[in-house]
Amino acid sequence: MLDKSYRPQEVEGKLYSRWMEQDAFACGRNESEDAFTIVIPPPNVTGKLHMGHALNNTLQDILVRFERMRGKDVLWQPGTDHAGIATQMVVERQLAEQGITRHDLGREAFIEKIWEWKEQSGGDIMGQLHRLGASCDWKRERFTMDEGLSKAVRKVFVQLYKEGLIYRDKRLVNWDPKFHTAISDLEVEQKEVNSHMWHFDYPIEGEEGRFITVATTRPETMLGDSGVAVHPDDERYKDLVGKFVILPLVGRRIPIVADEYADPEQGSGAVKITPAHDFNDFEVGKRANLEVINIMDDNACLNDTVPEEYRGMDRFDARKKIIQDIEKLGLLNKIEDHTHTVPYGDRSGVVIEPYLTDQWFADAATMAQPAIRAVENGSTKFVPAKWSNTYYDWMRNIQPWCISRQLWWGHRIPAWFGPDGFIIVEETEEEAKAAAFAHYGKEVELFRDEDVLDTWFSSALWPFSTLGWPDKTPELEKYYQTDVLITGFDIIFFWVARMMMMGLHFLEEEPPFHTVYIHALVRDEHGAKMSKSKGNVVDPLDLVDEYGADALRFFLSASAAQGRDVRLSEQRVEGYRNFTTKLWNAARFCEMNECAVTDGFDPFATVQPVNRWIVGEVAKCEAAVREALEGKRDGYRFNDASNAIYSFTWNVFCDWYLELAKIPFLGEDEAAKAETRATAAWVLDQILKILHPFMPFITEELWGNLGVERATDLIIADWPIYPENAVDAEADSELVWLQGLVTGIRGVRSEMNVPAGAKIPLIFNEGSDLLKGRLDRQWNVISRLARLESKVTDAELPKGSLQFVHDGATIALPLAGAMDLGAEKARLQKEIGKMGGYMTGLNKKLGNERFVASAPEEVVAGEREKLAEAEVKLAKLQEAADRLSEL
RNA sequence: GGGUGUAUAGCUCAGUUGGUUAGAGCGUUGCCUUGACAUGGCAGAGGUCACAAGUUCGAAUCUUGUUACACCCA
Repeated sequence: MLDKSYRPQEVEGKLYSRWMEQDAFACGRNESEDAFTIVIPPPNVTGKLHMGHALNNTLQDILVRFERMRGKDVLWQPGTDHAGIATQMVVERQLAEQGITRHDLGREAFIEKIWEWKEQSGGDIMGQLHRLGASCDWKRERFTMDEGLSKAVRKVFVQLYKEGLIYRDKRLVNWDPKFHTAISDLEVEQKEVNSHMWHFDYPIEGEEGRFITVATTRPETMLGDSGVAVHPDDERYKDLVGKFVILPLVGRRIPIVADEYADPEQGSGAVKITPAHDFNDFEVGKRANLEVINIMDDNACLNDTVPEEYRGMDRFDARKKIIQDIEKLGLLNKIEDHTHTVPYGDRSGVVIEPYLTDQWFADAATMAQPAIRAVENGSTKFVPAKWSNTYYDWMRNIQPWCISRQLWWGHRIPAWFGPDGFIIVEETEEEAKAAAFAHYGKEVELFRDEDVLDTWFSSALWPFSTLGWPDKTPELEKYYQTDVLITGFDIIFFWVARMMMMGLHFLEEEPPFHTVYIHALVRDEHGAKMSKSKGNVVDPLDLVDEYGADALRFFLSASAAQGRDVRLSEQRVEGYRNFTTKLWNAARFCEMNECAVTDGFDPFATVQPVNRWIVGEVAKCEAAVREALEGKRDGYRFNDASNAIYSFTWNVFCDWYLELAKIPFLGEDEAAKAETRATAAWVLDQILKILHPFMPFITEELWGNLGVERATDLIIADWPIYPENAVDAEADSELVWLQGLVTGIRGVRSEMNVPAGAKIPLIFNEGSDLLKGRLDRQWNVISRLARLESKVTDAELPKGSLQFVHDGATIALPLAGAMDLGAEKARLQKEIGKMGGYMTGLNKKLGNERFVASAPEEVVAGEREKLAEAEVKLAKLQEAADRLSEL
């Protein structure tokens, strides 16, 4: 016997271990040719599970469990990425507690420390996914720094280099002065800052007393100025173009050049040009052939190219001093308040410096072309489709991708330099040496590049490196192309775009997935983004502890409507916990009534209308869930799928079927009882199956505890397939009628304050023979559900009856003296009024010739039918009202 | 500044190609400890579908504009 309520805490861990023990999550478990593959968006190895992960992985698990039950060979590939900066930070912080830096340890020892850390506490998040029920193939777990994946990285780098798609260049990059590394554009956060615009007067050479005023938000960079630009059409400065200014504080003679970059409307219209410290200035400098003067070091302190008194100063201290010094010279023209955007490192939080360094770049513009085409021609589809625009916009304006990082943790770039700086790129040192020998004709000393690759470089290979590429493994053969990538919009650029480029380039132009499902952001209950600084972060595991993993999963799935963010509502999670209780109790009820799965029972060959009906309802529900999860139409619709099984279970099975089943259960018709028991047990099994992808734990627990020997655990049981003609129209119509009748009687009873317990008689008039037949057949049920004591058909109506019209029949409930005549009259009048309004609308529509002429026939016919029914109903209501008035 | 969304019941949201008397959950009101379940049951109230114009026989749904909010990019 099942306990009185379901206790997830006692069940979830146990079931998860059992699934693991039987290798239920493993790919290759069955021989199906039909594979279904999802690669997990590898979380950062330092990461902890947050709501976004919970949503992301719940959706993946739903699809994975669904397709697994459908008999596909399912691979859900798990793993983590090595998160260059984040991981290095974590371990450096630990070292700092002991008062040492990574430099004290040296590169090798430091990397060893990181590996130690990774073994101990890295990848906690993978364990946290167990709590959610994620059925990843854990034996295949991968890490971007694994040997196999590193081999893939080396191969890709070397090949792209040799194809000219990776090159070394000296360019301005986003420099993080805290971490001493280049970072990508995407890792830079632009923030609005209230600051100032400083106007400096630069003296014109050879024209005593004449100045040109330049405006800047970054005074400290003036030490690196190598020109002043004005707009070619700017009349104010036309005569100055070609002349020189003497740069104050420095004394350098720098040219005034014409360039359209100078905006006559902005500031003074003249702009100082610092090619080494501003992306726009760099371009201007190139056009005008200006000197590129780097005035900073790795820490963003001023270097030796500046006058002595500024050397070694921090950039912000230097700013203050320069403003003072300019003012002392009488060259500070004015200071204006000014709001502008300042780049910050998203990890370090410090102001990013445009900095001139040697870096490795990938030719993203070239690699983007096939990736753009793949989405244009539909080889890869975004769901919701609007995200393809975001993807296009970025891909069509893509910048060279800076792939080198000045870190220690990551894939070291397989490039060596010869004594004269000649670059050799090979997968191994041996090959590099051989190449060097071939180049130099003798053995020379080689220096390996110190830098590592951007973490996203290895993540970009994830869909095939995890399958064993570059080796031609059976897994690669079977599971690539993967099916759907489920991820958040925030990494479309970081990751999705890059996987597309790499997959298309290295896997014979086959994109890594046919569908990219972009899910929403999980916000707090007020709609604000969750963030540590706001303190509104909700830990999904707390919710799992309190309500069970199934409730949280179901909440996330039911909330995952395309294109809309998810607002976390603990109340709703609680509501889905209540749903698990409801299901549990329904199962208990079945158990108490000896409903057992019966050998040889054919659910589609039952006799009782109620059973024929519910079986059809099961089929409708399954179709709705399946279509929503197959994703063939309108992408994946998790909320529709969730709602379909939810309302079937609660509103159809529990609210109606089980209530209806109580009659045969309590009755003496043994055949009906047996059939209903078998049907109820069967329906419950179908619910467990259909619900399993969403609520794996409670369904598995029930599956195993209903007193039946099961061939397999539910997780690998077969998804149901029903016959085409599962819905019996006649039974369907009968039960819909029955429910309408019962609801109608309950309604008037309640409205007219008939005591809930009172049993009253029923008079059923003017009903067709079909309806009378149903009334007879279903009388036991109807009388119980509507609390009726007797029935007569086509009888004289006693004075003082409650009356309503249902499906062409007049239903009367005689209450004799017990009823409030006035209230009943008012109620009927209200009904009549409502009907009248409804019919006015219909009449107007049907009276409109153009409607009749241009609307599709079935629509017109439908409206006519509605009107005819309404007319009958109105007439009967009117009669009912008249009868009351006669009193 | 450019772009993309969103606006439907008190709250949170569904509403698939234009044809419903516009739905759900929560909340709320009344009744009910009826033999699975009070983490429950039954019944009800509650909406000018942001605003304006247009297309159409017909608009929550399509178009344009306005307003508000959100996000992305510069």
